[in-house]
Order: sequence, then C-alpha cells, then structure tokens
Amino acid sequence: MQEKKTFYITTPIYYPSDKLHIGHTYCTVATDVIARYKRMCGYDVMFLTGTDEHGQKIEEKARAAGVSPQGFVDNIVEGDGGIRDLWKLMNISNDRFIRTTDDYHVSAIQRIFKRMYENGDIYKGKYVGMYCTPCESFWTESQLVEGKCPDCGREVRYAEEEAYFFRLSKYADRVRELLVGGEFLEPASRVNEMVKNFIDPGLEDLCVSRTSFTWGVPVDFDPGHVVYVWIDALSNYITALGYENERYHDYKKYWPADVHMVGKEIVRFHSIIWPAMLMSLNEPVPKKVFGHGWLLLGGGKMSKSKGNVVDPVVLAKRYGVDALRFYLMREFPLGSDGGFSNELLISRINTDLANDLGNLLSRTVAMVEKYFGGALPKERRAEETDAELIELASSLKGKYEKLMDSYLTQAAVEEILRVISRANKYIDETAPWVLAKDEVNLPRLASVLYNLLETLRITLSLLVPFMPESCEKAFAQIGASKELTAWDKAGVWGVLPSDAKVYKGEALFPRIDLKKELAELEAMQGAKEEKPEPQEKPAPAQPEAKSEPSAKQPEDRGYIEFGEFEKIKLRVAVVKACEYVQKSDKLLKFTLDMGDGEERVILSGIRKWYPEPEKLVGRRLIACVNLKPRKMCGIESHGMLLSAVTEENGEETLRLLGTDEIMPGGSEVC
RNA sequence: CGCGGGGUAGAGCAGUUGGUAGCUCGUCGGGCUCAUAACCCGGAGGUCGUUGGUUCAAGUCCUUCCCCCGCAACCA
Repeated sequence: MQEKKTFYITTPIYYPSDKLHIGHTYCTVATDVIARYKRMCGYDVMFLTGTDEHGQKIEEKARAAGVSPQGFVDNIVEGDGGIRDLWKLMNISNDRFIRTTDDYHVSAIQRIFKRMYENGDIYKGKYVGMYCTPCESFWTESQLVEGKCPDCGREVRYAEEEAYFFRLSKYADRVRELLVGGEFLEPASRVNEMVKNFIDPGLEDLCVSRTSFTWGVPVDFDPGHVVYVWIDALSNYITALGYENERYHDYKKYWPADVHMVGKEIVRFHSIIWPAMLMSLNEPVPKKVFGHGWLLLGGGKMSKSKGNVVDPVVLAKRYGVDALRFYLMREFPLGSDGGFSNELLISRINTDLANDLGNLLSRTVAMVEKYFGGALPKERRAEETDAELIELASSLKGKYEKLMDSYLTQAAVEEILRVISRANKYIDETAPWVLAKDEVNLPRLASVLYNLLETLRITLSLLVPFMPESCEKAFAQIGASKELTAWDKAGVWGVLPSDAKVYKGEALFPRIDLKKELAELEAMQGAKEEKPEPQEKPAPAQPEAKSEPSAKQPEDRGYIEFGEFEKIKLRVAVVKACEYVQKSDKLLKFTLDMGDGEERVILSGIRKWYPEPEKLVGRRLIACVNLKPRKMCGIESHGMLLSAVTEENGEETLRLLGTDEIMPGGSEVC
C-alpha cells in the first residue's frame, strides 16, 4: 500500500505576555478545522502550534511580577487556565506543541544561527545610535527628547554596538520571485502589499541579535548576544520536526510545510524573512502562507478595553465550544476582516444550529420514534419528490471539498446549510404526519424518514471538522456507528442500514434568549470593569493582574494620595496659534501663551473634532504642563490639553476644556 | 500624490474567469403542526459610492473624484 500523503499545517507561535483573546482563538480554530478536515481526507497530518517565549517584553513583565522569566511563561503556558488549557477547551487537535524555551529548540537555534554565520549570511556589524549608559539603551535620533534619553532624561552619547545581521538584502530577488510567482502567499491581495511596501523600497539587512536583554537564546560563540526574535521564533516550524535536533525525527517527512496560517499582521515575517532564512539554510520554503484577517469589534481593532466579553473562555463555556467554533468559521471569510459581535454569535447559533440543524435532527428522530418506535421498517416506497434532496446531499461532499481545499471555510459551511435547509423543506413537501395517518402509506413514510436520516448523516459527517463533539452526539442519535460516518461514505447515498435505529437525546443546540443573554454579557462586562478579578474559581493566568503589586488590591478603589495629585501641574493656556501638523491627519499643533511671555507648543490628536484649528485662537484652555515632553512627527509636544469625551448619537465626541473667565495665561489650576 | 483594504436591500455580508443581483437577519402576508414558539411558501425593499470609457453585455475590466478603515516613527 502506498504511504499516506502528508500535510503539515501550523499556527503562529503565540507570545505569552498577555492573555490570548478571541483573535488567537480564531486563528487556531481555523487551523484546527483544516487539520481535522485533512485528516479525514486521509492525509497524514502534522498540526503544530506553540508559544514564542523569549524577548524583552517577557523579561520586563516577569521582573515586574517578581518571578523568573521561565516561571512567568510556565504559568501562562502550562498553568491553570493557560494557553494549553485554552486549546484543550477549544478542542484543538494539535499533534505537537512547541515552546521556544524547550531545550531542543534552544540548542537547534544555536546551531542554525551558527550555520548561517558560517555560510556568511550572518555577519557581525555595528548598530549605531545614541546610547544612554545608565539605562543601557540605544535610541534613534527621533526617539530622543531634547537630545536626551527619553527614559531618564540624562545625556546620551553616540555609540556603536556590535550586533549580528542577516543578509536579507541578498535574497530580495528570490523572495520577490516567490511572492509574485504563484500561490505562495494567500490571499493574493497581500502579495502586492508585501512587494510594494517592503521589497520595492529595498530590503535591508536584519538585525538578528541583541545585547540589551538576556532572556533569549544565547549566541553560543559570542557571549552577551542573544538571538533576536526572527530566527528564534520562525525556526520553530522546523525545529519542531527535529531540524538540527534529536528530539523529533520527521523533518524529512513533513517539510516543507503545506501551509502556515498566520494573522495579517505577521504576513511580512512569514512571507519575506522566513523564506529568506530557509534559502540561506538551503532548505525548501513552505508551500503556502495564508494570512487571515482580523476580528474587529464595533468596527475597530480588538483592544483590551473593548475585549472583555470577547473572552473565548467565557463564550465557549456559555454557548458551547462547538457553537463558538462554528460561528467563527461560518461567519467570516478567512482572508478578510470580520466584525465580531455577541449579538451575531447568538443569532447564528439560534438560526443555523438550533432552528435549522438541531431542529431538523430533533424532528426527524422524534418522528422515527413516534411512528415506528425508534426503528424503521424495511418496506419502502420511493417517489419522485425524493430526487432533488438525494441529489443535493450526494453531491455535497464534492463541492465542500473543493471549497475547503481553497480555505473557503465559510462557503463550505454555507453549502452544508443549504442542504439542511432543503431537508427542512422536504419535510414540508412530504408531510410525514399526514402519511402516518394511513397504514397504506407507512412504506412511503419510512422512505421519507430514511432520506432525512441519510441527509443528516452526510451533513453531519462534513461538519465534523467544525464541531467534532456535537457531531458525535448527533451520530449517536441517528444510530450511525463509526464506520458509517467514515469520510468516503459522506459522498455516498444509502449508507445507513434500512432498519436504522434512532435514539432521541437532548437538544443538541438549545435556543438562546438573545435579549436576556446580551443583557447578561453586558452586566458581566460592567462587573469586570469595576473589579478586574471576579471571585470565581482560580482565575486564568493573567499576566497583567500579576504585574500589579498585589498588596494594594483590597480596599483600594483607585484612590491616589493628595501628594500624587499635587504633582500634576495644570495651567490656563491661551491659544496664540493653532494649525495642522503636516503628515498627520490626527494632530493639531497648538502654540500657547503661558503668561510671562512664555510660549509652549503642545500637540493634540483632536483634529477630527476640530477641523478648523484657526477658530481656536484666543480660547483659554487647560494644560498639564509638567508632563514629560514627547516628540511626534518630528515636533516636540510639551504637555497635554485637557478635554472631555462623551458619546453623542453613538459617536464619540470630544471637547476641549477651558474657561470663559478672563484668566491670564499661566494661571494655576487647582 | 506614503502603502494597503473597503463602499452591493433597514442591518450584516457573498458575488474566483464580465452573461437575468444573491444570502442571513429584520419586516409584511400566507401555510403547516412532526419539531427546540421551531419549519415551509410568497411580498416589499438595491440607479451594486461617484464620473467617464471598453464591450453585444460591466457589481465584475480601465478612468475621475468622494467617503470609511487599517498600516507606516501620529491620539501625552
């Protein structure tokens, strides 16, 4: 027998500095669905996910939490409610899980780095910039504040630091060819983006080591240097197969990867840097990088302040893992952004799963029980009415596979739903309850019900990658044993035995009361905002909660001491001039009279609300004057103008705060 | 002229090679009673952002402009 064809698919490795949100879940679920689908098709699938655990940010977060970096990431990855728990909850079927802190990966990275160094693609160069000795930090000219360190305000000096660079530029042409050539990067719209934004302007060599932090893979032949994220993280896709290590031994078998699923924000790394690295190592490049879109909230990017309720754990526990998985894959085309909302989630569950699929199953099984005591008699009578349904169900698998192979999961699910819908209509057309009234029609009735069971068997088989658990339960209800739900059977009509037995069980997808549910979710969000830590069981690993000194949690309602308040210096500022900042569509540049002839420049990102800045001249505003200066668009801003935000007609509105009294500039606000 | 994506029914979206404009929700009317107050049928509702063009034929290809959203060293 021929060996099974392999299929290697990966998610990105996630950065465990924050809690994972629905966006990560989306990507991982999508990958899981494809992996499960390919397995069912008979491929020997390798599905990899993992975590990218090094870097400065983690080092800092760990320090703030008073734990070691390793202890910090261990907790987030392996701890209660951590990333591995999340994937377990979401029923993710990954075959392997890589952590970049795993020994085998670390030593493999060192070898990879060395190989690239030895073949001349990594060279030692100089990183030049302004250096602040006490802070041990490099700054670029534009980051400096009044020529001084933006962190501590002390003098900086010109300095050079040695660092290793990867000759990315050398591979620019080959990468371009790879991108524009074929189907390496999908959706195709991203190709243009990459080429125009990054390759056309010229690829620069990439700094691949750092000396400014230590939490990383040490460069073993040059102490003090650690490997920077690119080589460390991207290489996970091959080290996890045993590349340059002895932990695993299937690099030959699975590489090159069939597809890397990644979010659009990291398409660049996967479609430019990663192939170039592989070219340098003289290894084949992956067959495909698929950049999926983002889930947007209320039209905007996901953010912590908005994202509270979009906690995958909350949603999965409330509505069921399968319902959530289904929604994510059914609602959004993989390649583009989609608007996530709780309302949509619930209404999808209600219409597609409860009303259409769940109810179809329920009414079918109920009728088999009611009319035939749970098992169909063998006697049959087919009629012409059956043809359309049978044809539709039988040909479903073909259409579905074609769509799934192109990662059009949304369309694939829609095809299935179409058949389910047709089956509901078929019940109406055949009116089984009428047939049941006359014994003569029992063979006909048996035919009708059998056709419904078969339609269910087929549609459920194809839904397995999306909702593995629920489909299992449904199979039990229609009496389909394991061998009858095999993949190849999904394309064949008439698989269930003619005396099919049926068991009515619980409603698979109960209807949800939309209004009530939304109100409760909102209430939860409100509660969360007030006190970050609800007193539920052991809270999931929350790095943020940890990084706050826990001592001042109780009784502390966010009060600050008077002394702290006093530190904030507010003054009346009279607007002398106000204009747009070139190159910015948000910023306004205020020139303010602070009294005693002092002039002060403050930038404020409020152009949206004040499109005619010259009209502000003469206004007396309130400014905080001892805020650390900050450069934006090349102009330094010395303070902040106070304003108030409110919501009007569902739109955020902002107004500057000021005084109508004739107060001279510089008057103290207290 | 920084780059990219998008503007299709009240809302949310599909529309891969140009060939009668579709889906879901909502809404209005009807049918059914097996089922999870579910299901089925029908109606209303769109000059496919705008201008000009190519074509027998344009939502789809080219062009002008407008608007929205991301990204890029931009909300202090």
